[in-house]
Amino acid sequence: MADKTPRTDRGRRTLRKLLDAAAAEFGERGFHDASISAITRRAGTALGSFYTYFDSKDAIFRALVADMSGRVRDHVAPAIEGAPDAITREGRALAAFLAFARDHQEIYRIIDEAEFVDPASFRAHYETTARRIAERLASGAAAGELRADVGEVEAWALMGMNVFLGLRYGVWDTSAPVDAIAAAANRLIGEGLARRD
Amino acid sequence: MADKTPRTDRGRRTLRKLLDAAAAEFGERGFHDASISAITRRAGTALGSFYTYFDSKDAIFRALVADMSGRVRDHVAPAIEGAPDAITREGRALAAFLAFARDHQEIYRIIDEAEFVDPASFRAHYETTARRIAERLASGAAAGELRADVGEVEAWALMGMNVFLGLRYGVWDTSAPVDAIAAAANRLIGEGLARRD
Amino acid sequence: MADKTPRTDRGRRTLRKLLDAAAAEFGERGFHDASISAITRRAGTALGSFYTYFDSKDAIFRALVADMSGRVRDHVAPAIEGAPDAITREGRALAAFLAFARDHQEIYRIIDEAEFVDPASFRAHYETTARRIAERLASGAAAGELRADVGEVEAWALMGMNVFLGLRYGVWDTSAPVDAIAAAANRLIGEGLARRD
Amino acid sequence: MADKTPRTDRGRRTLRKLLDAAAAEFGERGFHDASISAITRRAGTALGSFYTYFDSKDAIFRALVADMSGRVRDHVAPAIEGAPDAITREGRALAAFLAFARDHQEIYRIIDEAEFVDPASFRAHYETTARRIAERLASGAAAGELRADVGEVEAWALMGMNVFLGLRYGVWDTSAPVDAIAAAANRLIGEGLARRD
DNA sequence: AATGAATGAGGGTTCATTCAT
DNA sequence: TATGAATGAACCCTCATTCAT
Repeated sequence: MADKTPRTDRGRRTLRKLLDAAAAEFGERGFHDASISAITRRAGTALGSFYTYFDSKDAIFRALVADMSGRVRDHVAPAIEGAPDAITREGRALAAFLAFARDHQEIYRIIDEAEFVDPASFRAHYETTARRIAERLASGAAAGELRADVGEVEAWALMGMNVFLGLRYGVWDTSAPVDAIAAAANRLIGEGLARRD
Repeated sequence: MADKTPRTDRGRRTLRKLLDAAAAEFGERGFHDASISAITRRAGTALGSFYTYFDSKDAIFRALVADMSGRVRDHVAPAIEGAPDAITREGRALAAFLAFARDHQEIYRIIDEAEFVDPASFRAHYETTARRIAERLASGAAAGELRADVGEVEAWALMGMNVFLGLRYGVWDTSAPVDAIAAAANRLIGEGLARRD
Repeated sequence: MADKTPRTDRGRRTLRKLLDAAAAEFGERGFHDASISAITRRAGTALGSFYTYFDSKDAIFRALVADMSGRVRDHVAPAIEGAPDAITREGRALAAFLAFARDHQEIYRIIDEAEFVDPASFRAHYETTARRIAERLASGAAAGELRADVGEVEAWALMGMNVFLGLRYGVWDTSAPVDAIAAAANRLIGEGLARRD
Repeated sequence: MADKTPRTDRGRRTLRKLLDAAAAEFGERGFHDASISAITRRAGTALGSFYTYFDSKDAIFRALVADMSGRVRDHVAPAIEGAPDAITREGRALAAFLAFARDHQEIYRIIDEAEFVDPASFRAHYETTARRIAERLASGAAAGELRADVGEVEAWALMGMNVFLGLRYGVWDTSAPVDAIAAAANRLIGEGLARRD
């Protein structure tokens, strides 16, 4: 319908304030317990102003999921540039993700809740992430560093590892050093768990 | 608080009907869109009967998470009995879990939503599951089949793999054969992704 | 409809337990916050048994108002027998009522709430009480102890005094000695408040 | 807690409509049988608008008790200004109160029901009123018109008289002329009931 | 008579969204 | 654009009463 893109600077500022307030509110309370009026209260704007920038509660949540998804990517990407090999690259990806989760604990509540609020965003986030991992693995295989048969299954497996290690050591308990976690995961990815004589 | 345990057979039957109806309703609609009246409609009881057995919508959800958690365990346990070695055992656990997820797709919506509805249940479910995996790994290490340093990190990593493979291949797309997935995961767990000679 | 009078001794005991439990429950919680199930729980009977003895929640409340009304009367009546004169008689009536209120604080919550639950009982209670007072005053006038023109207005005025002094000094604050209150009231009734030379 | 004070004129008008509607509804039906939706229907506002101005059904009731209490005071105060002496002053207070009760019969249902809905308001109303009467009596004593020992007991006694005469002759039966009632009460207050040769 | 499960109407409250200024 | 009042659908929960055993 209406074009919600702000035309003025003041508008852009208001939009930004709303997004930040929403991230905090959804992160603290979850989607259903969060209220538009609490978001505008945090943002310091009038309730009605919300609808100048978003069509609905769902719409701002969707925008937030995309935003968060992009921020993880933007945080991980530089961390894995120039990794010496494919295995090390995945270890660095995990370490970067863990660090991000520690700084933005709301990411879990927001992305996980998308499963219920906006399943399409949820699925898109994980399918995109998995594709990115699969591409890295493929290029590792092409470089002869990984087995030639690595594919989608391995990508999803790695993603699952990352997500759960992020929850366990990035959100629930942040006392363990990130590097120790990453090193253990790295060895699992690289050589597996079986004992080698 | 109040003792909601049925004293008669009729009561026990009603309680069971309510739990089954709730599993279906929460699975299809999610916690917030599910309504007590829809649950009792499915169960074929009066609205008020719900409160004879549960104190609140939250209470039945909590009961359901515990129930689901127990059912996964009960389904996986026999499948891994008598596995020839620790690596195979984990492959079979994954295969059994995938099969369970295909038959009970509501498990994801219910357990995942616990993160928001009842965080304590959510955390309890995953911590219990991780502990179980860690114990299996430890016994594999004791048997000399696994590296001696496997521990909590590896358990959470395996759990994450299982959960995401279950989502991808057990719920979202069930066309791939379970065994192929399990085999790939098995190789990852056993020997890692690095190319060997 | 059904005859609710108990035929057996066991029945009579149950009925008594229900009435006592109801007095306590209505007194503590008020009519609307009291629940039948709480009454039966106090009485130690099953919920369903309530309806063996009373047709409804209103019915037991009505029974209780009548009971209370009768108990006040039965407590006051002997106290005023043989009073030397009409003024003293009213003073003793007040003192007896105050003492009763101190021992049965629930009387206010029960009789006052009848104004809302069962206006007919409420009105009946006060009209009966006023008539009783009016008769005492009339006999005092006939005996030449009181002015000849005392009538209904004076009876209602005395009743109002008693009720409010009972609330103030019988329920809300029981530290003042009953006799002092009664003496002050007595003097007001007897000779008024105006200063006499 | 939350600031429910209207910021606009439109808001102030809505608030007033709600209060008036609530007075009528509570007066006719009593607190428990009154419903918020009936109040908003009377007020001609949407159901939700109620919660723009009041936090709960209890809150508007509490507001109403304070309002009523203030209106009685504001109606009686001018009527007793310039009374020639303390006894006459009390007679006029009663007459003014009787007249007010005839015009605002809902006052009894509202204030009496506060005993159950909001005991603090109930007690506050009567303690305030009694204090006001006690002060008038004290000033009458200081002026040498009343006995020097009049105090709290007499104030509560007079208040009880007024309340019950107001109920009997202001609400239940309005056929008797106000002045006749007041005159009789006046004589009781002034000189008591004992016969004077 | 006693028991306790079953029934369902009813109402308070929330809050996303719309509207008037 | 901004403001904040207005709207009303939706739903959880209570509990008096009935019923089957």
